[in-house]
Amino acid sequence: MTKEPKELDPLRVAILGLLSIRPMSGYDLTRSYKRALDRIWQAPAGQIYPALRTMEREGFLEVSVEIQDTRPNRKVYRLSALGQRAFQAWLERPVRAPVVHHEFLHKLFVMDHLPLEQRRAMIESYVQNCQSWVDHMKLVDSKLRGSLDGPQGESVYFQMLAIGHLRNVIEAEVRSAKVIMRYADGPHAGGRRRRPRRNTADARANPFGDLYLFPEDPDQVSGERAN
Amino acid sequence: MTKEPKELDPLRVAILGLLSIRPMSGYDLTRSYKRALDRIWQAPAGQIYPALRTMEREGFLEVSVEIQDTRPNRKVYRLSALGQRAFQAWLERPVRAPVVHHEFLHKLFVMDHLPLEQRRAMIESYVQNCQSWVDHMKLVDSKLRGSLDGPQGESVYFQMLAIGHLRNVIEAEVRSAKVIMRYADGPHAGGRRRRPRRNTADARANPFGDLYLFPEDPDQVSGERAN
DNA sequence: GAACTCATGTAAGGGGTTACATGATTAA
DNA sequence: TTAATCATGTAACCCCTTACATGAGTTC
Repeated sequence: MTKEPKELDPLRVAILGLLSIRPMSGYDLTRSYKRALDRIWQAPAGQIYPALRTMEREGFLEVSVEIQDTRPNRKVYRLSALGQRAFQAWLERPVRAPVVHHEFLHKLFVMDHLPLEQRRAMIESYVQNCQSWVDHMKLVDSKLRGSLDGPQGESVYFQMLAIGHLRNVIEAEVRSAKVIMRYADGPHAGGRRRRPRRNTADARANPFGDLYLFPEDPDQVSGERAN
Repeated sequence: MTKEPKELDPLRVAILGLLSIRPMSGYDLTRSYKRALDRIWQAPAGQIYPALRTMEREGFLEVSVEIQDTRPNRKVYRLSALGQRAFQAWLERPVRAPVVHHEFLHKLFVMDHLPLEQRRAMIESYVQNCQSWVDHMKLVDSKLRGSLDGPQGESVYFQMLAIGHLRNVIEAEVRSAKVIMRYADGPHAGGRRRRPRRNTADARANPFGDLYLFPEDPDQVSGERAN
């Protein structure tokens, strides 16, 4: 019997996903990545070309060579039946939790080692960073929007959903970082803190009055049901 | 002259950061990771022990052996002066943009290959997943809160800020995913779509009426200033 | 002439993941 | 007696990043 295809790594799945939209060459793929997925997924050419050949050897892809005389020939890849099935199987598997390599979080975690002014600068620059990211996504969004009525409209629609989700999340980063800014001066309850004043008893019990942007349940922070 | 210390990789920085709170053994470090940073940063023992020895060889750390008779001896590591400086230098460098390996986003991107019912199930399970993550963070939060008045209160305060930020972001994931759910049936403007009805002209121009949760600027989606 | 695009690749090195190995003690 | 905790490690493998190589055409 044929060997069970081992679980696909992220790069392979990404390639299957992009080829499921339309057949493409390795070069097309690198450009796809750059355009839409830049900043969340970078797959340099040095990784894509070997992956394509391997996946063809394994039967996930089929190739045909497009001969061009004025330019180098193109090797155009498309999904095989096996590739289709593998992709579908991946789609139907439960979603894995996002893995975040989040330097900002890490710096927040140990921010007591920075003087106050540098804390502020750090947070501020992060906010700017995220905001420029959001701007970039707005651009991608408006470009995609133009193709909504085109032949691949269905696919574009869901690409826009994904971009929209990412944008929502990054915008939440910005809002949260701005709230964090108000707490950056540390736990010493100095005189001219910028914390919103509530009743004093409440402030003692919960020093992070409005850190959580959208509390669903007023008991969430003080309650310790488990354990 | 001594060789310029090459840029620290994330694992090393994480180790420096945790040791800056207090001296610890490799075993302590793995437990620290599990407790607070589980799900955002997993550093298995097989990576930590070699890293510790390397970093000691390179002069970032100092070791002392704690001899125990009833249990195996502990090698307790602490920051050297060089380690202190390297850590400080990292803190002062500008924050890198977060790198997200986000399977949900990826599946959204190509979700047109799934039948509607499975799209719904996928999104729903992701929401649940994130919500249980938030619950976990509430637990961590309440545990940390107990140490706020302890000897490491200053450090704990900023750890809580970091956890709080992460929680805000994950909660945004949940809210955004719920909005996405309403668009999961695709671009075909069927009769019983659950989109909120606005005036029809607007709906044609912007099919994602309330996708963006917190618009700051009403022109953001239709305007295409650049290019 | 210099720089950029199209188009495909190779090679080196580093980091992360997983599994395995050891060995004593303590709790179910 | 079985499993779990404490405590440290090794080794294999895979993936990813970066840099380099080629070479024709096209644009400034």
